[in-house]
Amino acid sequence: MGNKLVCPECGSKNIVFDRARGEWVCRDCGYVFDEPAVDSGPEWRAFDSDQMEARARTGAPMKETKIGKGLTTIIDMHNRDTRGSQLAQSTKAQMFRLRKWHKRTTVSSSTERNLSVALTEIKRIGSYLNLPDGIIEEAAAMYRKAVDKGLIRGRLIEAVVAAVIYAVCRIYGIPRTLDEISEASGLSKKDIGRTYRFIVNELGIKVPLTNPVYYVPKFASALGLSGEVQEEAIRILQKAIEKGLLSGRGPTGVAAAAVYIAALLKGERRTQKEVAEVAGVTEVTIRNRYRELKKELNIPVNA
DNA sequence: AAGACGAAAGTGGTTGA
DNA sequence: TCAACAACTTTCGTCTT
Repeated sequence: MGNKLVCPECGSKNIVFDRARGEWVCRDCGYVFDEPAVDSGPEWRAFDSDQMEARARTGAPMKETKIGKGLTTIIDMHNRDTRGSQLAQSTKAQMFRLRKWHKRTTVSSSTERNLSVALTEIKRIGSYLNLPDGIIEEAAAMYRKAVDKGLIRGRLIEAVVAAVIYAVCRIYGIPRTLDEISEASGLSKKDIGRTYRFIVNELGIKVPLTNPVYYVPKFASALGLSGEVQEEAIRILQKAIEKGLLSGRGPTGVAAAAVYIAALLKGERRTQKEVAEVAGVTEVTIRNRYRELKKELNIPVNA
């Protein structure tokens, strides 16, 4: 299930959406699409689940890869009864299944149906996040385990899918943040996180801490930095790891700071704002990590 | 004028009683 | 269950390039 957009310049199907610019961009040749320049993500931010309920008007982002672009659902997504009250969790799950039945009326047994829905969703999110096939297979396998243990009951299939993908990405060192998975799945970070912890506990899976090194190539390429800078950033991170500088710190922030410093050292300066943007953290966080790294590792920056 | 820096106050999530 | 706590964000003022 690939993206249906094809680059008119080079014919590549490797088209990604640049959220910051609001454009579709060809990964291979850099071609920028005129249309559709519509951000499929929310234009608002939700700071808690109540705000999310109040502000969300749509479900998952509209995708070319979804049958009917994901808009075939007849039952609305608001999870409220006729008086406008919230539905109970169990009823929500029931409504969810009803929606699925609308889409897939042909599948037979309940676990079959569950798996079929889940696998479709795994593939959809996987392709949305550009995950390799192996990861998708692993996610599917883990999902099956969860089904076998009866962990899905009472839970949104999509939440379990998102949680499983997040876990597999971390295990295999494919840098995907909760934010990205949240965006791809249309679920809140809170829901995914909660389900993730539950699944990991119940399945007895050990998930290593995210190594900031994994984020370096991603950030560096998003900023158009050379391989030299990447190597330097990784060297910095390794020293930081040895010094135990990372405990409790968000891996993206540390990685962003390391990339920032490495770019400075190699004379490929990027502004803190630019780095902050691709890393999904604020300038302040980069500054804090930057200060710590500079101090603890005695890095001679500008001078 | 733009970027870098840091202080202060506020947020959501985790932890331990 | 609740309060303390750490990490991070937002906002804002000042300094540097």
